Amino acid sequence: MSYQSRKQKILKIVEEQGEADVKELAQKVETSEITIRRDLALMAADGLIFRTHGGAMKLSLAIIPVSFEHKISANIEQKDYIARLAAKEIRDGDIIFMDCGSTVSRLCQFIKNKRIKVITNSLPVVYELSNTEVSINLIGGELDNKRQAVHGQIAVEHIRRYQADKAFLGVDGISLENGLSASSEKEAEITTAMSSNARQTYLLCDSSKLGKDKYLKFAPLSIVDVLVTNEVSDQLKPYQDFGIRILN
Amino acid sequence: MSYQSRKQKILKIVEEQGEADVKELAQKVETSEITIRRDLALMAADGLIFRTHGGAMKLSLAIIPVSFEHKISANIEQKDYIARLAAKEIRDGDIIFMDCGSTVSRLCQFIKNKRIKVITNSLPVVYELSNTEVSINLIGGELDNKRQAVHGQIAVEHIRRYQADKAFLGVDGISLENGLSASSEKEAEITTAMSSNARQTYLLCDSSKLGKDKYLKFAPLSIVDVLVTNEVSDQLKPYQDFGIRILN
DNA sequence: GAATATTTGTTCAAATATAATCAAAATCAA
DNA sequence: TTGATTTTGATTATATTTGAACAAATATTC
Repeated sequence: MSYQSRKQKILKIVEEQGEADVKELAQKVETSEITIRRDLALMAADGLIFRTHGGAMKLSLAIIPVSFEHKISANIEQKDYIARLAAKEIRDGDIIFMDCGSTVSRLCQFIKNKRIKVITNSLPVVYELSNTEVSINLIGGELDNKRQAVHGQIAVEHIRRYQADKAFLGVDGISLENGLSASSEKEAEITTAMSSNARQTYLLCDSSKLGKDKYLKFAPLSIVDVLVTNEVSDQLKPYQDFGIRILN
Repeated sequence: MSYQSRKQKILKIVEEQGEADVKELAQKVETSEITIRRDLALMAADGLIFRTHGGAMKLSLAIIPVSFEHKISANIEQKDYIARLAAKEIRDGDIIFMDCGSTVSRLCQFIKNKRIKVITNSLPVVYELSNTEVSINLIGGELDNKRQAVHGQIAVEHIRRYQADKAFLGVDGISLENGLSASSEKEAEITTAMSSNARQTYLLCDSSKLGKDKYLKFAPLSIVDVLVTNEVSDQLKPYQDFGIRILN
């Protein structure tokens, strides 16, 4: 059987069912899986179907929802508590940086009516703040699909062109001994750049991250001006002694 | 037996069965396979059948129906037609610019499986291409809420840092006398910048925009390398004479 | 986040189809 | 009939398609 006729059969199945996996197509078209894969690759290159891992979908169904939620879903109340505290610090007219931390993105809901300019590398932040009172400056560069954020050299250069009043940043770990740490080099780079181009650096940090170290130590404690957290224990005292303002 | 009578038999078999392979035809027509091949080549050249590897298909079966799904609006269908043509021009490994034109954004659905880098200022494009095989470079700058796109000086500078293979652009009007025109200065600025930093400029332009002028004339016809359109009339001839490749 | 299971990309060899070349057969004109 | 022309078939070389095996990439599971 020729590619042409297999193509027609595959197309028909995929259009009727919406999606189909390779095994199923191989059975129905009566050929091997490898041949189906090759056909699907050709058809996808022609824009006839959307190739998925393990099969194919019709184009109209191939809208992949951004799965950012699951990361946020952990500790929502804590994050919202922190975000609310941080939002109170923002004044109309402020120019602020927001990075792609999950706590930082919870800030959006509380600032939609503020007359401020937000400079951000985070797509979820952009989506949530677009068509609000907030004016948005999007940081350009390579998009990291997993994090739904822009990273890289170009992004850092973009940040350096701006001077902001406040930076609202997230980290993966913070400790007295090792300062700020992250599990992604690219995120750390952005965080550092934002911090150094803002008059005041706010670190949004839930209790699970306090006293923790991640593999990449990227900045000393001294870059932090304000630590916003839900933690209330005297674990915070040393940070305060260090000169960091605590908001909780 | 003459070619004429074999032709009739072959045509009858292919029409009845939808498809047939060379071996089968050779048996039924009582001739050698090589003769069948020669006949099929002639018939295919005359557009009587569709030649496949190993045989032949009925033409109507070999053509992909324009739209399998419920009829979408005629306007969308036109744009999708243009977008599909444009998508076929894109090769794996290409670096392409996409602006915030409405036809341009219809391109997304057809290129999700391509291994390319897309540099764009359009949020809908980013949204539709994120989590696909396409690698995205987001142009930074001020976000225009109404257009869901990034504009301005910073954006233009961002574009200037990149050299792309192809630019896929939309306009609001194009005419022989006045070249390209737009209704937004900011969009025009982006379009111009993308065009001058791409080796080839593809203009995606439905028939309603051909021969029309909008208030802002911003670029001469000469920046266009390829005009992709659904228009088929000889209205296109002058553009072709001008040296523009027409894709329709 | 690490370990496991799937899926995919790649390479290779076998099967199949096509193209090219040339000789044989059929057709046609005198 | 003869010779020229066209068509057909056989043979060989080339190209394409296919499937198998394995390494790499990607989901999935806990």
